[in-house]
Amino acid sequence: MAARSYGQYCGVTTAVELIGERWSLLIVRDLLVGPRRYTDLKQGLPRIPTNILSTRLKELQEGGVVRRVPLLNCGLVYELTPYGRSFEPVMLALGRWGFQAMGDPEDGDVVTPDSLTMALRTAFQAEDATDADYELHVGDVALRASVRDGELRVAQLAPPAPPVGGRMPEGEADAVIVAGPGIRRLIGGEITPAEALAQDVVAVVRGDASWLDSFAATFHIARMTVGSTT
Amino acid sequence: MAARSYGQYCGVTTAVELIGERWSLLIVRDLLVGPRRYTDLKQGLPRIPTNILSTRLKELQEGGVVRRVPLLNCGLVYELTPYGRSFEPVMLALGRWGFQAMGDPEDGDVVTPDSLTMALRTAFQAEDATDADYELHVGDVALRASVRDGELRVAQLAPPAPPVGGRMPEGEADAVIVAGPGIRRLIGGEITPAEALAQDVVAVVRGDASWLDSFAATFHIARMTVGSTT
DNA sequence: CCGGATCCGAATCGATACTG
DNA sequence: CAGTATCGATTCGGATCCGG
Repeated sequence: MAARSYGQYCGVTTAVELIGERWSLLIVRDLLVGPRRYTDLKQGLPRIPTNILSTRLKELQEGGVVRRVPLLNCGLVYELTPYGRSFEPVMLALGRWGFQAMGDPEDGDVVTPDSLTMALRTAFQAEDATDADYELHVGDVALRASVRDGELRVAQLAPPAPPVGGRMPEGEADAVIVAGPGIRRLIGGEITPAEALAQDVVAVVRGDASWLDSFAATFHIARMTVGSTT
Repeated sequence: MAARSYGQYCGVTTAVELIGERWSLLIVRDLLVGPRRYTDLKQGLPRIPTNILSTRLKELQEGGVVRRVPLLNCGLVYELTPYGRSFEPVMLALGRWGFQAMGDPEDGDVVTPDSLTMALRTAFQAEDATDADYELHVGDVALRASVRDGELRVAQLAPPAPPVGGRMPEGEADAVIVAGPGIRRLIGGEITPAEALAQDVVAVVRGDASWLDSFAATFHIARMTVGSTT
């Protein structure tokens, strides 16, 4: 038996042996956004040691979760297998659960493009969604979230050097929302859009401020009390 | 910042910091079945070192996932907080995902009462369920699974020393099913109930063999190809 | 027996440096 | 760009011990 096996014949145990090592789940989270090269992953996971990153990628490949795809011209990317992609609902449920326990950011905590993208997917409520285009800025991460017919698409925008090529998703967004980490309290329903504006948690720097209402209806995670430890 | 923090402000990261340490998720899995004493957990997780068990229990308490409840007469139990209990859908989704990747058991792998109980919950399909009482034996684990009105209840039976008190859930089960680890292939839809019987993967030692059809309809995990690593 | 605490060798992780 | 090599700091695993 493998040394690190839990010694049980069980689906949960098998899952944990596949994606339960330190950093593995965050690699899968970023790959759920799209294929990534080694360097992209390293950038999106600023504190991961490079030897751990390569070890995890090898393990995930052996487990059939990730595969390595050479690019035509140069370089290569890692992408999820179909089985790896089928982890998405689990990841979203996990993100929703963890969201409830999020406090304020610690010193040094960062928000990455991929983590914010997944956070939006996590909070997306298809039933309550109305068609709209939002441009969302959190820290130096800029995203374009487009809602059409109950479907969400998120594109990552490069903050420096305004794109001169055709990278910008067709035209202007309905609203440009600039937020700090306190946006968590809006998504979590702890404060209303009006309160969020009043407390400078978010600002609508372009478009009508009422877009924040539809934003809050579209992206929402039900509040739940974290049980006391008494 | 905490040394073992991932340094990201994100729901997934928060979740992993709460339940991502080695063994933590398996402790939560067992506690989802019901409150357990320290010794119960140690028995249900045969390979966990005792210092790790107590460390994890402390961490889970600090995270608001678990709480420690003194018993009236003697001893104490650990139980999930409401927040910890809200992890159940994530656990079931994770178990379903891991189930797809389960192979044959390794040497030394065991099936515990709690893991089998959660596996039944994982595989339970309320829409396809018909009322029935099954007694299921896998290895030396014996369970009584009762389906009523699309709801599942699972009770654990003590294999030695037939219960003389009133512990036995009222009367006989409709069917007593004895299975080996190959029951995974029945639940996973790789083989039909008829094939499972023919291959001695399972046996119906009491009640009509046709109960196995309703069992297979009630407990099912859709098959999915684990992507190749090429 | 219950509920741990302590000790120690082995394995893993984290940080940095280095390479094809 | 895509890793490997190295090495000290941590953590894990196994065993033992201890107070109630």
